[in-house]
Amino acid sequence: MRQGDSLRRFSDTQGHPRVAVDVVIYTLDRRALQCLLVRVKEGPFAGEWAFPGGLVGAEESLDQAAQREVYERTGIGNGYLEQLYTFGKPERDPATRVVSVSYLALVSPHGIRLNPASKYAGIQWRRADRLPGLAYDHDQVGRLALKRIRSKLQYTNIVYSLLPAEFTLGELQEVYETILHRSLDRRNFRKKILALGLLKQLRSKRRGTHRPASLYAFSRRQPMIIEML
Amino acid sequence: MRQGDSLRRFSDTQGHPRVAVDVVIYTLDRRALQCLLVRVKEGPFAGEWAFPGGLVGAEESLDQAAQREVYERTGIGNGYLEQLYTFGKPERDPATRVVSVSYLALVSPHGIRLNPASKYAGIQWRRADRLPGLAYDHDQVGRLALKRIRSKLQYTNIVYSLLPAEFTLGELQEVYETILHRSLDRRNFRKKILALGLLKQLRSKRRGTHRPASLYAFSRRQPMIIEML
DNA sequence: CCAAAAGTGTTGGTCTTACACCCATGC
DNA sequence: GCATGGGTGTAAGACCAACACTTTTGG
Repeated sequence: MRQGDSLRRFSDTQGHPRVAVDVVIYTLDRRALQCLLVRVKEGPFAGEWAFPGGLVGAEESLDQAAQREVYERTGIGNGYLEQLYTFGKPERDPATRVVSVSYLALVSPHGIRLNPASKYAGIQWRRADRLPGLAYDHDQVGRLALKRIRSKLQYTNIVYSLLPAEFTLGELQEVYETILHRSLDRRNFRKKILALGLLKQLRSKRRGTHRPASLYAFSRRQPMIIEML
Repeated sequence: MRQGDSLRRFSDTQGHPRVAVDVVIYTLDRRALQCLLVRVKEGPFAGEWAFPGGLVGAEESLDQAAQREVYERTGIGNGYLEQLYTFGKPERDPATRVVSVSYLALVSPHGIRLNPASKYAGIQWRRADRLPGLAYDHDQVGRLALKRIRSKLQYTNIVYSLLPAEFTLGELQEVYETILHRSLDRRNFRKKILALGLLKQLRSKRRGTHRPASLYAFSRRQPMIIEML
């Protein structure tokens, strides 16, 4: 890195990097895992798409900053949230040095109210497995987030945060197949998932155009580590 | 948090937190997993023990800062290094706001030259499973690091970074038993580890007071993901 | 010849995977 | 009555855990 860059880039922060969070917010829609992108309004990446994020407030923890970002963009305040990784190469943002703590968030598809505010030039859901090239180092962030959710789906119960309170086993299986991108044997899936004892069977049934399916709910809607698949 | 605190605490950074790395450096000694502690010299935690760390330089990546810290303290420049987690609660350091990116490092016991420099009031190895209370939020960092290395030992080959170039299967098994804190069946261990094909058997033998043992070496000394146990 | 670590296979149990038919409902 | 998803059991193979005796060396 040339000395001139260094002087320009840090003059506004006295040599201290700024600290930001960036959040990969996933939800389910149209039988696919979707993630939220915003269009950058200013700076060298203006016009490009990126994950939403922003500077961490002076009195805010990192988790709070991430949660606030999820809330401001989607209106969801109780989703699953997990720190992913911290990116800090000096040149990752050409404008000023920014160390970015990335987060993975899962929000239930119901009750989302998208809001770009004035901060961004646009906002949209995009299929997580077909993202366009993104600003900053967000391509890397997106790959990491996808790897993490796929892996974590298999040994935790976090899928609860993508589902409504009541669901059928078929719906649950569909969520797994959607995210993992492979099909699962129905009988084995039911055996396994019921053996875990994380679900309680409800009285009621879902009536559709076919045979009614028994409804289930998670007995505990908190993150737990357990072999799901 | 009171407003007075806030003004005092951020006056020196204009509202921007400082960014530091803290490194949990592990090695093996006296048949136990040891980690490196330094004695804090200044500030509210002066006199207490903590993991070594420091501010990230203006032109340094986070990884570079962590690696530099490992090198400055131990003289080892080629160990295993992995980012752990980023801690950023506003109150974690009462003096100024510091966001700390924690790292896990593994260094081979051979060739270590401890160096507290003038930065610290002391430096020592302590058993990783018997740490005293530490400064800042480093108790939490230590617990996380221990969990991570134990878990990662089982599905990666990173143990190579704690071993010399040549070793016997007995020595390798001892490393696993030491870190995981449980004993392993010798026959099963050998079967499994050899089946992975990560080791090459050397011509030479280690001669001791007993039957000579065949020496082995890792065929690739780079981090790989693979089920070890 | 004794102590100490090295080396070596088999078996039973458990877990995982693959697989096919009938059921209940809405239209 | 037919189309659609719901519901169920079994058998074969893979994997894992438990287990004991012989070998080689140094002292």
